Amino acid sequence: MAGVSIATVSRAIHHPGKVAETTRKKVNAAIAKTGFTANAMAQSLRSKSSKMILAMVPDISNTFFANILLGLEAVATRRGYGLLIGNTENDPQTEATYLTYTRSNKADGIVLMTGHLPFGAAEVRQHLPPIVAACEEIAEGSVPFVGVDNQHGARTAVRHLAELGHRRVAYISGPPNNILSTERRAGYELALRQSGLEVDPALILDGDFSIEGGRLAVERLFIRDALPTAFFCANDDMAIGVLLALSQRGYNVPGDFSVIGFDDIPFSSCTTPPLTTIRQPRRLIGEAAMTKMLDMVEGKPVKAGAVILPVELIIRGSTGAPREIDLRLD
Amino acid sequence: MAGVSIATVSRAIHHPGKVAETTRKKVNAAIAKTGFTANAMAQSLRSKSSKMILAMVPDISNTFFANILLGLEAVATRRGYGLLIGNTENDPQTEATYLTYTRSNKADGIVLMTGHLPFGAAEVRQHLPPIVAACEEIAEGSVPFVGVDNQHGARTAVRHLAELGHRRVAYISGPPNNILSTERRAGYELALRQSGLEVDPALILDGDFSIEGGRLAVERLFIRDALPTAFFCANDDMAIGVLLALSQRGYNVPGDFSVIGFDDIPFSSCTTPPLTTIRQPRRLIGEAAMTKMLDMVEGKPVKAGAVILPVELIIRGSTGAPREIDLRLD
DNA sequence: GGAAATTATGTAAACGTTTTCATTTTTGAT
DNA sequence: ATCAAAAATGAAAACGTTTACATAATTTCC
Repeated sequence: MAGVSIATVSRAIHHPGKVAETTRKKVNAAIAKTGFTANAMAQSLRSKSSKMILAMVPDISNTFFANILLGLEAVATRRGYGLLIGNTENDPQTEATYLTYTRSNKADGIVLMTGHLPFGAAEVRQHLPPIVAACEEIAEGSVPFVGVDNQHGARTAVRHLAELGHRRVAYISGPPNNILSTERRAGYELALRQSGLEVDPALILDGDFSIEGGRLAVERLFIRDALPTAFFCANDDMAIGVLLALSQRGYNVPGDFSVIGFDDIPFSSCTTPPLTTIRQPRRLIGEAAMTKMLDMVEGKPVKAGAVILPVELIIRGSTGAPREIDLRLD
Repeated sequence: MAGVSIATVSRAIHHPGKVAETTRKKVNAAIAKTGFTANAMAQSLRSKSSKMILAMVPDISNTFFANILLGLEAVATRRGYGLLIGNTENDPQTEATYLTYTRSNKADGIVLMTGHLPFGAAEVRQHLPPIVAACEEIAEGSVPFVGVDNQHGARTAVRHLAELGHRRVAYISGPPNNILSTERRAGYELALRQSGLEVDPALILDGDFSIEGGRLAVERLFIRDALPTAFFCANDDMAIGVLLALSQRGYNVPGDFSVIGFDDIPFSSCTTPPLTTIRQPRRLIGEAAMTKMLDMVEGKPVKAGAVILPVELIIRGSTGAPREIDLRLD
């Protein structure tokens, strides 16, 4: 090292004001020459902060989450933090493992996209780390939330169908207990009632947010006799499945049936016909969630309560007026 | 603490054999009661290993990479490591920042999916961390590689078209300097020659691996007069773009044109018609890459050279025999 | 020019582990 | 019972920082 104490080096780096101009230069020169890089582990040990945020997500390969991650990563790096990803597949064991990341100081906070507190969080409730929920609000406790107004989005979607003249609209739900499923269903029912239509339980089917789930829902509907003229799907993947099933059965969209999704994933504009949907500002959600997270971690004043970002109805080719004649199918 | 020295606790945890049955039980009881969790930062500081692997990728939201990440994450957690993600957007500055993660001991190694060494790697060449390249081989240096035989995959794709009877096959490339572009092009040309067809430079167009890029390539082709009867696209996204452009112009696939992609991303089976493509075992690539990485990090003997996983031709609906009559379009 | 105030630097403790080495306890053979 | 060998434990150093405190150097002001 070049002529100065180890404490001074630390100060030269972190509190340049506290150190004389000349010595600071000497220090910087030495750093440049030796290629010195501070040992982050020692820093973390001393400062009790790892400058890492853990994102827990059920499935990284899901385009929807991937886009949120993009937003999370962007503001994390901008503010000098790193992003750790935890792919949980909703496995309690995995969740519990990742939860220990904060207890062991590997991460300073957790952004949850799983819709529930990680397994094992109950026991340690008192010393829970900073947590923010993105996309899926968390029922238990009062975890800060960043996302959209799902009920409002669903209402917009269904109102759009009603305005086109549809009177029988099916709702293809996600998993029954999922909060997104229920909120969007509430919006669906509200829009129906506001349009003077009645809610027919036979037109409400559980799915699982997957393409295959959408497909199956259509098959189940066709087995019964009461058909809708339009489908409101709780997410785009299922809407795509519906589109596929319909086209396979030889129907035309939007001629025979209208289909609307939720999320506006990138591929939505590439289906045949392109999918009408409710767009969520995914990247913004990620950015807002990470901003809130880091504010909490750094002890900045963070306003309590949820951050609700606006959704947008994207009208493409999969919705249109229903046929005049009521379809009767064998 | 319950009756025993701090050193013994450490041993009870990491070397249970070195500690007496009875004391081990006491220690475990105390751990359970206090909810003790070891401080990972102190462990890393002491052991000089953070048990973290950094994955550098140009774009997490790209389905292709997201699936690789899934594989990486799976074996990382299985072996007690965490996955850090670095979204670089090919920005040298960002790459350089992430490179310091290993120098500062935040990560033990780097899995590169960027196709090139991170910016700044040249200067520190001597003390480069363990690196493995996934998907895109790295030209400079001799970085262990895990991926597929792109040339072979391309050859398989184009041979499939040739066997269907196509004599004029266009190649929609990725960015010109990209290694995937050039390897797949080599396979394309080889298959052509092996089928007794000649390579027409007018049928080779640069794209950018995006849907829009595929679309534009079609437009550019239609401006000229020499049309192909089939399109081999360097990835599925561009193939989807081609499909879209073709359908927009009113053509039928595979009636008027055949289209084949590369990768087999999840949506490939959802296009109209479903896309014929070359499947890469993405998850396996991720798993193999992480396995190699951790073996390197842990000093296990790792066989040098590349791990090449097999690709598979997935025949769906977008390829068929060409029309007998040569199309002449205005 | 000297005391007081200010600024710059150095010293050393602390963060929580792991591990070497030394010491104590146990075991087993005589 | 005794002693040697083996097994279990403890003491303390080390990992590389940051920071409170003490000290040294500089400036300011009369």
